[in-house]
Amino acid sequence: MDNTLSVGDVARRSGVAVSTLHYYEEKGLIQSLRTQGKQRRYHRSILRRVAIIRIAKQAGISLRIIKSHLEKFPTREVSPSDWQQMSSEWRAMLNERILSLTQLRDKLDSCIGCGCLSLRDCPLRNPEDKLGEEGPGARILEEERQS
Amino acid sequence: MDNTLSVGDVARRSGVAVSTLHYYEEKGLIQSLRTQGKQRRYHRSILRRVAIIRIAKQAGISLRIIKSHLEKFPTREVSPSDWQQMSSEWRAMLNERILSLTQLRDKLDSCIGCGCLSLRDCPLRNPEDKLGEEGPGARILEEERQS
DNA sequence: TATTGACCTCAAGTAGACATGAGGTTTTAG
DNA sequence: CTAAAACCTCATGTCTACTTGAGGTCAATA
Repeated sequence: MDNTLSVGDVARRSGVAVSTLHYYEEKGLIQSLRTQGKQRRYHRSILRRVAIIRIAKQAGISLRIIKSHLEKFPTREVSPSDWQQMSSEWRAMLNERILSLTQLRDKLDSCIGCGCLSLRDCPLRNPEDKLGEEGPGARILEEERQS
Repeated sequence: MDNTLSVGDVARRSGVAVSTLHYYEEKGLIQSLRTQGKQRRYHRSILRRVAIIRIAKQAGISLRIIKSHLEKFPTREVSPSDWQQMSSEWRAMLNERILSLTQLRDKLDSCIGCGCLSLRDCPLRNPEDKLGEEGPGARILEEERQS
């Protein structure tokens, strides 16, 4: 009980499996100290770190991305400017995803009784068959490409 | 040019690879008609469907989930009540994710100059070492489990 | 001190989401 | 009509994010 946590402790308290913690360590998302017998010991701050990883993952962010952001999150020392930068990057990415989801949700909301997303060229709402003209307003989603 | 689209057309216009379209079809997310020669032909509405899939995926929603929602989205006939149900389910899930991301973002914002997420038990802001007491307010994230 | 439960490493397996390639068929443009 | 481009199926490969298992070590407690 020297104020550190074993893998088992962290697993129980964070809700992730021991194997997952090993994996995260291998991938560089978390770190551990070791006892003489090579067993992992963690600082309590690991719990927050794991919580962040879980939330971000659940939000669909890959471990690679999470790692790249967490790397600017050292366990001990951190400069305010480091923090500022990291924080704003996370924010930007999160905002982008939030926006994307919100748009999707609203897009879905905007269709009233058919299976299409546009009132414009929906076969149900367009019984005279005015399709095939590729008018504007129908491609908002299609052209939403990204790098 | 009989008003249908080939896989290549769909690939070009939707921005996903042909192999991906094959895969989506195999997994039941999209359907196709076939020519005598067994080649796929799609109705134009495929473009929206694929757009939805892409957006949802980008938002971190699995194909399994997307499929389960799209299944209530038949190409031709759809009842208003079907739509209502699907729409509200998507909404609920999207709202959940949006909330999750927003919380994560705000959590990150709430820390000022250290690597922890809580002002409460941050080693930098808590130099007198009042740790190890497991007081309330420090476990919001940790206890955020779910099925 | 002995033993049992927790840990360790390393290799291999799994599931989701595609990409690639082989070998062959269909379409379409000249 | 013919040749190239586009398709087809089916098998296999890849990457991510883990899980499982074998074989062995550590540590806490009775």
